[in-house]
Parts: sequence; C-alpha cells; structure tokens
Amino acid sequence: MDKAYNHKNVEEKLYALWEEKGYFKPKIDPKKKPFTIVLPPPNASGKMHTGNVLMIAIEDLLIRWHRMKGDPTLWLPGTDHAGFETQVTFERELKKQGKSRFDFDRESLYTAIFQFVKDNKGAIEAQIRQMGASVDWSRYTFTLDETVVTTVYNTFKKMHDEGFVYRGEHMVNYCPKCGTTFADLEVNHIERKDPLYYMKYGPFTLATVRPETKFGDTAVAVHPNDKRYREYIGKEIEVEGLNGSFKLNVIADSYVDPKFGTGVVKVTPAHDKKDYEAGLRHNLEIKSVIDWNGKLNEKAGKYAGLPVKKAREVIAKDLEEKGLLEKVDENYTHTVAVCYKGGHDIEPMIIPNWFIKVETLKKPALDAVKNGSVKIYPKWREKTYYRWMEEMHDWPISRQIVWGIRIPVWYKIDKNALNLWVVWLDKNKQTQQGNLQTFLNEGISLEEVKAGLQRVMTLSFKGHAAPTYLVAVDDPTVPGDEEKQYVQDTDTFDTWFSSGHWPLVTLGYPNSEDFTYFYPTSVLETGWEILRLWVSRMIMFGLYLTGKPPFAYVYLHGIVRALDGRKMSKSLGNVINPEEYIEEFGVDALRMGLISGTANGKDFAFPRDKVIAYKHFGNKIWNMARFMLFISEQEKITIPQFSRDIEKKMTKDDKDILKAVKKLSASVNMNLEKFRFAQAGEEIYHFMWHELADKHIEQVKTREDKGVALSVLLHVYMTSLKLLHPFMPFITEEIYQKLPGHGDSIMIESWPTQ
RNA sequence: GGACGCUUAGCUCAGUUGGUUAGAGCGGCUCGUUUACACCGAGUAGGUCUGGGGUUCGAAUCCCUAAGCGUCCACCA
Repeated sequence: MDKAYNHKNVEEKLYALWEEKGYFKPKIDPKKKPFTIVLPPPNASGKMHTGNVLMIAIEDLLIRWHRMKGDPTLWLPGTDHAGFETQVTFERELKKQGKSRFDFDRESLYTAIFQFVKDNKGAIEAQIRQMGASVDWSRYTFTLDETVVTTVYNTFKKMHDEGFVYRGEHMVNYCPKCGTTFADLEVNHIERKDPLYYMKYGPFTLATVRPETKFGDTAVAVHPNDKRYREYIGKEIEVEGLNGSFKLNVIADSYVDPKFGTGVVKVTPAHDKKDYEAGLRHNLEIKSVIDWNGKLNEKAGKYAGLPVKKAREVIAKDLEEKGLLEKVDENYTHTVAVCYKGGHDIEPMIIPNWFIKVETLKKPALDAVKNGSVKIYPKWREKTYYRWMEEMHDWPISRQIVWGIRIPVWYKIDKNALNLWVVWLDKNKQTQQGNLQTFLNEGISLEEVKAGLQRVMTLSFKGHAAPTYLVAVDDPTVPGDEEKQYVQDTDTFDTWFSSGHWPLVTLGYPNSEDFTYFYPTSVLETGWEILRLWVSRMIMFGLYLTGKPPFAYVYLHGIVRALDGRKMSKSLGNVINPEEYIEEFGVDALRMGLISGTANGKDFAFPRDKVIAYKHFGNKIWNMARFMLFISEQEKITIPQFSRDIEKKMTKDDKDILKAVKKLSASVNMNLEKFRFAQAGEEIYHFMWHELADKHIEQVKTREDKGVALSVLLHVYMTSLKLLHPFMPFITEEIYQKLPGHGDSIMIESWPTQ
C-alpha cells in the first residue's frame, strides 16, 4: 500500500468492477420487502452541480446501506429532457450560428434539439458514474422514451375523459421573449423602480405604470365607498385619448384601493390579472392590445408595432405634449412579475392553454401526508406542503415550446378551421400566418401547411366558435377521407406533468413485473425547492392512477449555497464546480463533506473545511490499514481470523473496543433509519479516528500477544469500515480488497450483523 | 401582508422525547518527528447558548415577549 491514499488510482477502477459484476441490480426475492429509490432525473444535456452531488450522496448512502443489509435494492436512474431549459440552451447555440428557432418548422426543430441532447447527454451519465452512484443502468429511463410518452398520453386522455382537463381562456403568465406561458410557480417577483404616471382621464386623474395598455381599457373603476367619485358610478364618461376620444363606463369595485394614487383605476381586462377578474365580475369587454411578440397590435392605432417598453416611453411623451400628463412619480417602487428563467417581464395575457382541474385531485394528495401514508423529513416542511396544497389552483399544463411531449390533441379541419390560426414555413422557407381555412381556400394543401408547421393557435375571443378536437394517443387522420383530417396541437406538456409520472414510468407502469414488485417505492429524496413543483404532482398522479402514493418517505435536503453563504449564481461568480473538488479531494471526501453539512434540511454554505477534513480522514483510515499490515509483517505473523478462540484470549482493552464498535453499529443503524445522516457519519468518524486509532492502536503497539491484538483490531476495523462504506464507498472498498481475510467477497454486500 | 426557519467557541455549524463538566470541523497557542499516518500525535485556550420574562427539582432544548437575520408565498393600478 502506498504511504498516502490516492483517490485517482481507485475510483474509476472500482466503479467499473461493481458495475461489471452486476452488483447494482436488485436480487429479487418475493418473500422480502424491496427498498427502492427513483433518482430525480437530472437534465439530460446538463452538467452535474453541487446539488446533484448531495442528492446522489444521500441516495447512494441509503441504497448501499439497504443493499448491504440484504434487502432487494433498486435505484432507478434516468434523465430529464428539461423542456424549457434545454430549448433555451439550444436556441443560444443557434444564435451563435446566426439562426433562430423561427428558421425551422416544428418537426425539424424538434429533431435538431433531440440530436443536440443526444450529443450532450454523455456528460451527465459519466458524472453519475463518477459519483459512485450504484444505480441499475439496465433500467435507465429518459423522459422522452416511448413508454413515458405513452403513459403521459394515457393519463391525459383519462383525465380528459373524466373531465379533469379543459381548454382554458384564463389569464396566463406569458413571456413574450421566451414565447411561452409559465405557471404561477415559474414566475418570480422582483422589486423595481418604475415611473408612475398620473394621467388625465376624462374627469379624473389616475395613476398607472402602464399607460401603453390604455387602448385596452374597457372601464374605469373606483371604490364603492369613495365619496369623491360616488356621482360617477354607473355613468359613462368621455375620455380624450391619443387616438381620439372614446367612452367608458365607471364601475364600482372594492378591489380598488382608495388610498393608492388618486383612487381611480383604469381597467384593462386583457392585460392585468386583477382587472381581468374585475372584468369577469362586471362583464366587461376584453380588449387585447398586445400581441404574442410583446408588441402593440392594430388596436393601438399609430402605436401599433411598438414593443411594450418603447411604446410606454413614446406614449408618455405624447401624453405630455397633449397636456394629458399631470405628473410623473419617478421614485415609485413596486414588484414586477418576471419569468424565472430569463428574468424578462411577464405579460399577463389571455392565451388558450390546457388546464388540469385540481380541486378533486389535490385532496387525496393532501390527506396522504396528513394521515402519514407519506412521511416528510424534516417534518417542519410538511407545513409548507399543506399550505401549498390547500391553496393550489388549476394547473396550466401546456407550454408553447417545441422541446417536450407534444399535447395529444387533434383539431379537426372542418368549418371551425377558420378559428385555427397557423404559423408555417412555405416551400420557399417564408413564414406564413393566418387562418388555416383561408390557406386551404387558396388551394394550399393541408400537407403543405403541416410540413412547414411551426405553431397552431386557437382563437380565443368572443364570437369565435371553439374548434372541434379530439384527444388521441395516435394520429386519427385517415388519408383521403375528407371527414377525418386533423392537425395536432403544437404545444407541449409542462415538464412537471411528465416528470410527475416518474416513479410510475421508471418501473414500467401499469403492468410490468418491476411495477408489481417495487411500487410503491420507499424513499423520494430531493431538494425542498421542488416539493411543490414535483413531489406534490407525483403524489397526485400516483394516487390518481394507482390509488397508492408513489413513496412512503420524502426526504428533503437543503440547498447548497456558495462559500459565502449566498445563493450560487453566475452573475455573482460564486458557483462551485464539483469537478474541482473531486479532482483535489476525491469523490468520497466530497460526498461525506456535503452530507455532514445538511444535518437538519436547512440550506447551508458549501462546507469546504469538512470536505478537506474527510479527505484527511480517508488518509487516516488508509494508514490504519497499513499499520496492521506493517505489524503483521514485522512480527512475521498472519493475522488470525477473529473467532471464539480469539475471544477467549481477549484483554480488557479488546473487550472494550469490541463493545464500543457494537454500540457504534447500533447507533449508526438507528440514525440512518431516522434520516440523521450527518450524525451517523460523524459518529463513525469519531470512533475510527479518536477511539480506534488514537487510543486502541496505541495500546496494541505495547501488546505482547500481537496475534490476538491484531485479530481483534482487524475485526473491529472491518466492522467500522463496513459501516462507513455507504458514506465513502471507494476508499472503503479499496482497503477491503487490500486487507487479508475477505476471500472473494466484496464490501458492497456485507453489512455488519451485530 | 402571511408562513416557515435561524441567532450556540474567532469562523462555519451539530446538539434526538428537557437530564452529569454544551460538541465537531477549521483556525489559535504550547510541546512532540517514537514501531501506520505531518493529510500526524499529546496537550491547551476560547461559550453568562441574541436580550427579557415564565414553566420545572432541572432549560441551548418547552411557553410568552423583544430585536436582528434568512427563505418562501401572496399582493401592490
């Protein structure tokens, strides 16, 4: 053995050995209860970050522990297509080549992104291996695998048939830059200073940050008890505007805060959430003035075509010139909704989207945690779960992006095709857009439109009949049959809709052997930040489809922050790349260091000192093994197998250390059962270093009966080494192989029985 | 505005149903290179557990209260 442990000679070699010999595959025994974890799928085209490392460290710890105990143990690996994130990354690549997604028809774009993901997915898989994750690669799943798509389609169809799916014309969070809708959860609110314009509005003055939406105003509102304006309520007023004067009704609604501004609000139902709701209450017209690209449309008259922000400046200037601007408060601070990905301003808009009614689905998911059939650790996170489930509202599941599972909705080409708006590339790669029926009337074939199709939209405003559609897993089009021509919706599912099926699809739901044997799984381990986005949805789908929650325990780890305790972010330049730590200190030390940082599920700063400490610890136990080999060589003895015979000859020191290691073993088991990983790890660390090495080994040096002493020492050392293996798999296995007495056995399968 | 969490050694943090002298890692100081390991050993200093009040035989731990910090949710024309 080398004088110092060098992780670089060990890690890759051992992983290959374990994998090759099939140790990661479960030993199915119908009489035994299996232990199962599904790996939260990392982004297939991404790279490992510190959060992934912690996740793998904890899950591998649980998995190895159960496997060593002899449970049929399965850890299911997989990767996620990460719809939105991947498309954004890909588009960035396109931009470097001077292209954009608009240069492609939908299908070609999808194919190109798929290729991009294939080209890049090797990295994350290699890193999962590098981390020592003992996953069963033969059961690998990618979230766009045929089986996943089919399952997702079947669920959607079932939900649709049972009335849980509807085409909603709600106000959604739309990001014009990203070109897609976001769920409320994917929207961030940031504080920002924006000018607050006090503009003259008929007989009133009102305050607004968004003068550019005034063309979409369909009422003016005041508070019902506001004495200042009581005489106007219910009356029509005339307003002088930039595009001539117009008339509006004054409504009374208690959503108006009389203390804000002047107590008068312009109501723009098409572009503001609260106004939209007020519009519904008062049956107001919804007048949309912003298009999908974030520009003012023809209703804005001469301002049509201007992007929202530019329009705001121009309009403010024009208002001033016309004497319609009373004053501007430049120091007004408010919160603005921005998309979580790019930080762009969210434009609340009315865009038809597919929604899931959650009212009846959420109740069982809430109860499952309340009645303990799913237990959440740390327990205080349950409160967050309850609150979220209680206030959960309908879930928009369609995204206006290409990369993902395409919604299996087929619009019929019939008289309502007039209400299908299509954007497509013609033979000359020129973008065409308009009513599908109009194109067909011009003699363009449906096939031609479909071949260049980029997007299908259903028109959503009053006076338009909804298109006829059907939900089908396969294309219902029958060639040549006029009556059976369809075009598929171009939206894709929200990633969380498909990943909500993860425990089901990885196990081959609904009727594979694996599913029967392993479902429900044992523990779901992930970061707390996706409790609501992901965990709650898995519970919901699991209960909906199988009647059983998909896992018995949820363990939520904290988020790894940067060294300075702040969130890691590219702009702060404090992102920690785990590769560097693996290179310098080894995977074992990194894993153990991270685990010791997350004791109570709170967020924590990257514990650099602990990673170093555990690297030193690795070297310490390495040298303890060297010590035994050294002594046996010096004394020219082979270390006797620990046996009854040896036990009879033990000294008090021997008996004490034996007793101590038994106590340690009991404590480690107990702590692991209670998800107290850091505690378990620290106890092993303390025992091996400060009891076994510092005290007991010093005592062994003075012993006459070296045979007995070494036999006991080796036995105790091996026991603690096994306890340590789930935490630090590589070094423990390497030492195990180097010490005498193991025969053909391998560490991965031998938990100490006490 | 609502919820959750935190405040313990110089720094970063553990501390389980209340129970001896409150622990770890890093850092500091003093010794030490003897038969594994300097990625080491033997010692040592350092804490009125954020302040105040209460319950208790006993409180870092439970309750009330004040302050500070952090995170999440909702909302702001």
